[in-house]
Formats: sequence, structure tokens, C-alpha cells
Amino acid sequence: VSRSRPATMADVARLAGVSTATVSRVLSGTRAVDPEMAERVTAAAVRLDYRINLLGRGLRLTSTSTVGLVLPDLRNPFFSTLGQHLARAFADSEVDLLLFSADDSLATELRGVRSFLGRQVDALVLIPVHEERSAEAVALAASSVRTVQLDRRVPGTTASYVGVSNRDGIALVRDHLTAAADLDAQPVTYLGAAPDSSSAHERLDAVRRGFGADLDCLLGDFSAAWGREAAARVLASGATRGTLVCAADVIAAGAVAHLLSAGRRVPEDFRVTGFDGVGAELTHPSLTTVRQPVEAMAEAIRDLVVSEEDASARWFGPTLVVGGTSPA
Amino acid sequence: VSRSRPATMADVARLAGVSTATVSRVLSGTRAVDPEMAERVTAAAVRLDYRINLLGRGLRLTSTSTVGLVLPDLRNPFFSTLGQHLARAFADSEVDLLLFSADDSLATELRGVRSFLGRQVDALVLIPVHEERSAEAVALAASSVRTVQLDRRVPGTTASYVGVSNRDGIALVRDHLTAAADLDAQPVTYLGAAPDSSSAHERLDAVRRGFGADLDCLLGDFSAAWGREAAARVLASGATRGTLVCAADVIAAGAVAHLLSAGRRVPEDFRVTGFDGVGAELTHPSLTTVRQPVEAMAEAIRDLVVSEEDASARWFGPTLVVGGTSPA
DNA sequence: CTGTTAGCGCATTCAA
DNA sequence: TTGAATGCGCTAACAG
Repeated sequence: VSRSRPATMADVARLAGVSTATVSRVLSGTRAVDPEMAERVTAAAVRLDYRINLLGRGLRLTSTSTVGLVLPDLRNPFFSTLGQHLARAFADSEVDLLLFSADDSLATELRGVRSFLGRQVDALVLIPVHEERSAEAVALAASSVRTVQLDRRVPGTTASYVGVSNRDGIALVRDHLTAAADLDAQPVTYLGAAPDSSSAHERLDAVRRGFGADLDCLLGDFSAAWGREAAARVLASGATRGTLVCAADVIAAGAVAHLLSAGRRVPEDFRVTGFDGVGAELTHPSLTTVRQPVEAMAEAIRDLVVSEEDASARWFGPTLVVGGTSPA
Repeated sequence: VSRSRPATMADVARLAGVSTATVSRVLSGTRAVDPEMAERVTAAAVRLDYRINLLGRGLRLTSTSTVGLVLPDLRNPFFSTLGQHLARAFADSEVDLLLFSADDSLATELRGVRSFLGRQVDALVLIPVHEERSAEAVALAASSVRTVQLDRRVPGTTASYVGVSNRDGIALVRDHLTAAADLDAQPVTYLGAAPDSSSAHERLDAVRRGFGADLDCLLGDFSAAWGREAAARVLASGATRGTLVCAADVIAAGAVAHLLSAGRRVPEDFRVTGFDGVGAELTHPSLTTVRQPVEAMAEAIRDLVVSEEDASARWFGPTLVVGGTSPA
């Protein structure tokens, strides 16, 4: 492993017997160059194992052809799925997508935004950690570069937004459940997340609107552990049957797992629904859930990022996926 | 949203009435500065909303205080868990961890390595896509910066490696299964992944050594969909009972889901074991699995990255987690 | 303790 | 078409 000083354009120019300007033109292909010279330059570049220094390039140009994505937590399968689709959406383009995990911390999120801004990214995609307290990070980003909020948003910012209509998603769940059976016989409990993020907030509002303001709501976080605990609380209250509307698939999966381990039947005793549409194939019974069109959302982000348009908000329509945790 | 030209150190220096060198010293805190001047500088920086340009800084210095992580696929929960723990391990340090998803493509993986190298990262962490065909990417990385392979490795490269002992992990599974019951009555099938990655390769070798070379092996990929299909094939062969040793938790979860949907009992008819130790709380019965010490592995990576030591390989010891998919 | 100077690597003027 | 010169923003030597 030889770690000698990396070759620069000046080295290549010297070996090829040309100027650095010519090397730059050959390697970037921006301008016509004499074929014979071009040949000499590329040969010299290969021989010296030349690799461009993007710091120098980025410093000289305005653009770095880079987009940063700051997300709250990679372990949340919905976020990692979003990240994966976004990466794929950018795979064919010239721009590199770089990711940074905020580890569910506001301070780390802000650090990630600062880091990307310092690296002169062309655009920033943010899944804000908190509906209100991420305002500083979002505002900072939006004041410097094209910024798009994904899935979650901070109200009052000028940044664009791409997400799903949570109200429509919950309505799909409600219509499905009411069509299939009598909700009075299987009373509804909402297993949600504390309204720290806009998605948790909107889903909570939507279930209150859709199922009645006096709906039983248990609020925790987006995790399977919370799903298990919430289901345990439902059973502890004495319920022997019911309908558990969950704010996320991970919550629903945890809830189902606990119900089954407690000897309850799903969907006979308890019906359960999820939200997001990720990882439905992992469990049995498979989850009835609201699928978000993540691929289309990722492409919308990509288009928004390269466009020159003003900030805009776009809500995608979710679809219902009927699984084995609710009556067919 | 004012997008005027960002302030530079020269702007701050002008407003504060000092030289750029003083601004640099104040803002980076590298040298003692007259308190009164420092005050003027910070005030000017705040007033101009100054933010450092890391491209200029990185170009001037040798180091960028950045580590890149290139991983094959974010949707694989083991990789995203690894990424999350790595992010957390770096959260307290001065260096930023940036992620890049190769989308399971060799070309994209190489692009990610090139991109990070061009950005002058101080170190690179790689989870190679392919045991042989990622050799170019790993070699390129290792020839330029401190490089650590994680979880998967490419034999013959000089880069360091951090992973788990797959042989020990499979041995834990075998000992557990043989201690609990008669394997002849519940014949073993291995639901594995094609040996494209070192982890898939090593686990396949380990089960052949541990359970006999004539063991039935079904090889696909690391996905729940494959787990479902493989379980379907086992049932199609006429088996009514058996032991399914899986190469990953996602495979095991898919297999269990299919078995249950086909009316088989787990663990009475079929026992199932996983590998990795991620997402065991998502399913019922909970998975019996081999847990990888991801937190310790992430810290080892961090220490390896900042150290000046030569390349080294480190295998961590896995532990068995007994769940509900195998006899207690 | 502070300012001046120089240069990291690159792409683009401007002249030839 | 090509080369020489310039400057992107920053920090480190050096001299004061």
C-alpha cells in the first residue's frame, strides 16, 4: 500500500507536456482538444493514477453536484426505505446523494445540516426530528440551499415538502374497518406516537377526526417495543377484543406479536392495522397497512432538487394494503 | 429567503477590522487571541451569518475530519442497524460520518468509493457488495486512505476487517438445537444466501461443517421474500416437520411467516433459527437467533479509524438469543 | 499576539 | 486550440 502524495493535475500536465488547463479540459470534456494531446493526457493520468480532488473542484465552481439527506434514525425501516429509494433515484443522475443520521438528536441533526452546508451541497433533503424544535435546522438549511422536507415537516418554514396525506391514509383504514364489521363490538384504540413530528401529529388528528374525539389514544414512539407495551396496556385494561389502529408498521408488528404471545387471536379477537407499508412480508398474519408510494416520492424529491422552481408542498395519495390482521 | 453571496472570512475580517488570519484563529480556537479582538470577530461573524466553507478548509489542511461509509443496501435491517450504531459511535467525536448506499450495485459501490476519496475523507468503512467483484473498490479505497471492511470482506486485500465469527455463530445454533432435541426426527435444512458475500460464504461453510456436508441447502438472498419462498420449497418437498437454519433474521422471519400461513406450527412442527440479532421483537414467535455485538463492533471501527496502527482483522464473538421459534 | 504572504487543487478567464 | 495567470476560501509559516 503505497501512500505517496496523490497526483494532481499539475503532475499530469508535467508528464504529458501540456498545461494544467489542457488537462482540465481533457478530463472534464468541457472543451474540444486536439485528439493527440488528449491521448497523451489520459495516458499520463492513468500512469500517475490521477484522481480528481473534489475539494479543489468544488471550491472553484459554485456547484458540488452533491445532495445531502439528514434523517432521524436509520433503524426505523420506513426511513431507511426512504433513504434507499432516494439513493436509487439519484443513482442515474450526476449528483451524489450523501446521508447523515441525526440519531434522533436535535443537536446532531443541526450538526448534520451544518456539515452539509459547509461542504457546499447543492441541495438538502431533511426528515426533521421534531415538528417544532427542528425549526432552526430547517431554517438554516433553507436559508442557504434548496431544501426539501420529506415525510415530516416543520410548519412555517419556506422549505418544500414531500409526503403522504395522513388524513387520507387514516380514512382508508377507517373505511376498511367500518365496512368489514361492527366497530362497537370491537372498540378502537389508537396506538400512536407522541405528536413530536408532523406525521405523528397529523395521524393523531386524523384518527380523532375519523373515529371520534373521545377515541382511546396510547402515545409512545415509532418502535416495535412501544407496540408491544401498548398492546400489553390494552390487555391490562381488561379488553378481550378490539381494534388497534397503529401509527406505523413497526408499532403494529410489536402489538401483534404481544397479542399472539398473550394467547389472543388476530384478527378474530383483535384487529390491527399499520401505516407506511414497509416490511409487511416479515410477519404472520401479514399486516393490513397504508402503503406510502415511496418510489414516486423519491422521484419527486429528485425532481424538486434539480428544478429551479419555488418552494412547494406535495402530498401523495396512500393506498390500502389488506393483510391478515383485519377481516377481509 | 435571502440567498446573497455567503460571507467569507475576508468579509468578517473587514467588518471586524482585523486580518483573515486572526479570524481563522478566533473561529477555530487554535491560538490565543486578544479577548477584545476575539469579541469583535465573533460579533462580526454572527452579524454576517458567517459559516465556514469546509472545502476551503479541507483543501488547505490534509484532513477533512470525515469518514465515509459505503454499504450495499439500506433496507437490509442489519446494515442499517450497523450504520446507525456507527453514526452514534462518531456522534461524540469531531469527525463526521457520511453514508452512501451502493444499491447492491458494483458500479454504484465503486462510484461511492471514488466520491468519498475525491472528497478527501480521512477514512473509509466498507461493507463490500461482493466477495470477489468488490475487490476493485476495496483496493482503490485501501490504496488511498485508511480503510476498514465491516461484516463482509474481500479476501486478499490489505484493508482491516471487523466482523463476527460466523463459524462460532453457527456452532451456537447447532449446539442449541442438538441439545434440545433429536435432529434426525426434525431434519435440518439450511435457508441461506448465495455465497456472493463473505458472510454468506462463511455461514454456508460453517453449516456444512457443523451439520454435515450433505446438508440440504437452499440458497437465495438476504430477504424475507426469499425466506418465504424457501420455506414454500421445503413444504413442497413433502416435509411435515424439520429444522430450518437461516442465514439471516429476515430470511427466518419470512420462513416463519410462510410456515404459519401454511398452517404449520412453530416450533412444534418446524424449528427456525436466524442470524444477526436485529428485529427479533417484530415477530411472534420471537426468533431464536445469533446476536452480533453491533455496538462493540461500531466502537472497534471508530477506534480503528482514528488509530495509526497497521491493518488488522478482528472477529467478535456472537451470542445466542433463544426465542420462541426453537425448543427452550 | 497580529498581519502579511503563500499555496492547497482546480476551472476559467484572457491572450496568443 | 493552447498556455499563462487568476482566484475560489481557508490555515500555516513567518516576521514583526
